[in-house]
Amino acid sequence: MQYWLVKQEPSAYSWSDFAKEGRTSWTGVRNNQARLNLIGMKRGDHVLFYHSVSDKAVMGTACVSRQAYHDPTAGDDEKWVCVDLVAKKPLPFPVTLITIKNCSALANIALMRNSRLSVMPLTKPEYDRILKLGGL
DNA sequence: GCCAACGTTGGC
DNA sequence: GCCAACGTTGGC
Repeated sequence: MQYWLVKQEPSAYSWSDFAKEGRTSWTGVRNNQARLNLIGMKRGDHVLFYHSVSDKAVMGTACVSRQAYHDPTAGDDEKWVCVDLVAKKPLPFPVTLITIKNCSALANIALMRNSRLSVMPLTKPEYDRILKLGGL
């Protein structure tokens, strides 16, 4: 079982959009490091959903329902992949970037080191810590 | 193969 | 709105 964090601008696709639909295909990733992380995702892995830009907070949890397959939005370019995600629970208290920065146990997550990466792995302790900070 | 120029992302 | 960080492109 692995743990991940995915990032999206809420103006493009928000947690509330995701929660309403219940599931989504995580398409449009066009960065190689993020692509490799998508390929590493297995069905049932735990995922956190982060709002970049305006909210800058982890909003809720999800899980992987289908592992990496060809991203249909990439046309004939076979390189790019997507996964399917199912929405789970909203965090009672969204965990802001400031909170994450102030937590020494989360100092090494990729969000801190490379703010532009849109799909990143977490360790189980990091994942658990964010859930706890979020009130789950 | 190097690197300057450019475009994009995202925090502030 | 600005700018730092990063990735990509293209001239040489």
